[in-house]
Amino acid sequence: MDTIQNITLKLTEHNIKPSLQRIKIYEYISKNLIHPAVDTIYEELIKEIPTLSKTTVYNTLKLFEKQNLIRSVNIDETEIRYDARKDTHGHFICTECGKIFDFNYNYNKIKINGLKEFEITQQNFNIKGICPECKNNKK
Amino acid sequence: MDTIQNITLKLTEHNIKPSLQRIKIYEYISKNLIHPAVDTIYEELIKEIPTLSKTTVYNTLKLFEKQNLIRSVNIDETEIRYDARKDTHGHFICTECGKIFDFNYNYNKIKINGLKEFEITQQNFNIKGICPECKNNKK
DNA sequence: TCCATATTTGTAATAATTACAATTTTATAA
DNA sequence: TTATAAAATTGTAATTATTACAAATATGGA
Repeated sequence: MDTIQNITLKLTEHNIKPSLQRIKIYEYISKNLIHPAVDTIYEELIKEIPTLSKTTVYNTLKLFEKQNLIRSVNIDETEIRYDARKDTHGHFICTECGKIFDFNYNYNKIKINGLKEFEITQQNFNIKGICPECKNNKK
Repeated sequence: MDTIQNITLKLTEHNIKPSLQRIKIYEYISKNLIHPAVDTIYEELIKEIPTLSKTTVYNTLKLFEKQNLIRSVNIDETEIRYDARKDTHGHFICTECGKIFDFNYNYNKIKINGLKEFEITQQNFNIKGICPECKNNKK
């Protein structure tokens, strides 16, 4: 469970000082696995922290990503989305409703040609298309 | 070869009327497989077409993508890149030098869980890391 | 040639992100 | 406890990619 205590510990483990803002931002991302954009996070948290600045959200997310606590998902052309899931998985975005779905894939089975000697630090597997629900609505 | 005649034909096949601007923009992307951004394309072509407008470049690339002639690559956080290659391949971006490298992968061999009933129209497999050259320079 | 339509152009607007300086908070040592 | 330095947060202004839109230009058919 992601209790406040656990979040504090997790931040500390990643060399991030656990301020209220940081705890709340991480809590939101880890409890809402909807790959939120900066603005979504900001709009939700301003309700709890009325003095919150959007710059803080930007700074904090950058810090989290640098410290390898979260990852950014650039599946949306207009804004960066964030994800607290750290295991290897891809993202499907529905071009009708805009919803993002996670999918699992087996990275080891992919035969990648042309990447010998390349050091991999991050991977994004993004697929676009139409989700089952929107497909049904179209009929 | 991508002669002007071939480009004209290719545009026509994709239901795109071959204007000078369109031909030149497609020629640039297909001859320079560097995944150029809008600005790069514009800066190069303004030399040949002094009246060229950046809006035209934007409009044209959007049209090309809609007509399935090229694909967009959202590997760069700040700007959209474009690619004339249509076969399945992924992109590796070096976080040191910013260069983008193509790699091949076998999509059919990937075991994807959670995408039954999803209609796939586009896929982007992006990997970030350090290229061999930059790795050597760091030592 | 004339006219309708498509394309291109230029400018202004929009929106995500960053820069930066001021303010506030936190941690520490006297 | 108090003074002080460092870190974090905030708010505003600047930057930049992209889009909206209307005017100008080019194209093709009657």
